[in-house]
Amino acid sequence: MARPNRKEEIFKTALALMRVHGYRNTSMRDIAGALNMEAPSLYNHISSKEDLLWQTCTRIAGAFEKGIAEVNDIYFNPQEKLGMAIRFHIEVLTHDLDASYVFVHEWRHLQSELRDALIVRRDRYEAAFREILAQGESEGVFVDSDNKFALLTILSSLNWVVEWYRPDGDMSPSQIANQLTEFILNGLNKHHNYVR
Amino acid sequence: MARPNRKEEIFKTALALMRVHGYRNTSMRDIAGALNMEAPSLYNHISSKEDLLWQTCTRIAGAFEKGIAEVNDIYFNPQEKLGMAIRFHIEVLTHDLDASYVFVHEWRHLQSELRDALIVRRDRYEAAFREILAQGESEGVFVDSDNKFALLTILSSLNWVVEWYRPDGDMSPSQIANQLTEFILNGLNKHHNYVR
DNA sequence: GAAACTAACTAACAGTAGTTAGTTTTTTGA
DNA sequence: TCAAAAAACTAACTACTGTTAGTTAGTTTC
Repeated sequence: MARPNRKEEIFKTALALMRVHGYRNTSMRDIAGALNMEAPSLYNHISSKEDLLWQTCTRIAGAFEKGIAEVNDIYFNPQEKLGMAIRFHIEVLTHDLDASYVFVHEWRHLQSELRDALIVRRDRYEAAFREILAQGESEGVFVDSDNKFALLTILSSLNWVVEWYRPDGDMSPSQIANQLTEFILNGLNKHHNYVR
Repeated sequence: MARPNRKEEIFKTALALMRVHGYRNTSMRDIAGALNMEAPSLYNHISSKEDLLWQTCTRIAGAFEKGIAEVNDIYFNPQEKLGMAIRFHIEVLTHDLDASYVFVHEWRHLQSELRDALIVRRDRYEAAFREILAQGESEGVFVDSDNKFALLTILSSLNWVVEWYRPDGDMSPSQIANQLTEFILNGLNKHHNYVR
């Protein structure tokens, strides 16, 4: 039997199952079965099913926070800032796809107390992102737009990456970040003259 | 007791609950309770819980299909086509937010047979959308991009609308469609000169 | 006014959920 | 090699799941 960190194995297996079948649809017996053990044995290593979800969510949330803080520390140009924020975001999402997928989709299944704590952190993250947009506008390099709207549109295209990204696919995380940055900054129009 | 179409009331109530708590997390007793009745009574009006989900999904899928067909029938200019496709998509999503939200998030809980049927329809819808992008490229009005990538990015920002749209908010579906179209076509850059 | 229909009810079933208690086996470390 | 610790096991519990069966009260139809 494999020695190295059984707890990590449990997390890995659980998240892989939850990504496919969802949190509620993945039972402790499913997780145990995938590890050739019985469900109660899991409790020698973890404290509860919800804790699997909670620890995953805080881990990913922490990675996002670390990323945006770094961006704001290092860069000054708004375009560069935005590009790097996108890059970090994509890196977090693609680094552990099972975990990020579960984070993006299943956080709502946490009990309200924990869920609320997560919402606070998400709002803070979004505010930092929005700050970059505001800076770009005030410096005249971004179009004047509804910040909140632009932010939601940007984050949606970033987060959707968990739906289709495959580690063995033909785009690397770095390429995805490049393309997304270009798309977000320049859009689809060739001559930038669309008027509605 | 209210006469008019109990079945509709059940769908409406069920979808409202499922939007908040998710499909698996909403029990028949929850739905019944919200209607001041007992769970078994629901079965005088509907055939199963899964049928609630299935009928909702096919209804929304049908609305999307109708929209894209209309666009391709009426318009010729790729920019106009894309704009109208976006407009229809947003209209479908916002018209019955509970239903679209459940559609976007919970279709995976259908049994595989039904789920597969839905995937086929989604792929067809995406192909029609991608066709518009391809036309725009070949006519030289859209930048040459990875079609599949551009499509995913566009659809993600459209679908994310169900996360934040509120009927009593300060943007109408039509305004959302306008802003999204502009954002997708022109991006964020003021002078369209970003190079990575 | 009897028959049929509608829509609610109670009781209950078979299955599954997460988890605990208590016990046994396996591994570790001196 | 032997005691301690870690990690597995079996049995079981309580709670809840979607659903069926059988029944009943109220309304509509002929």
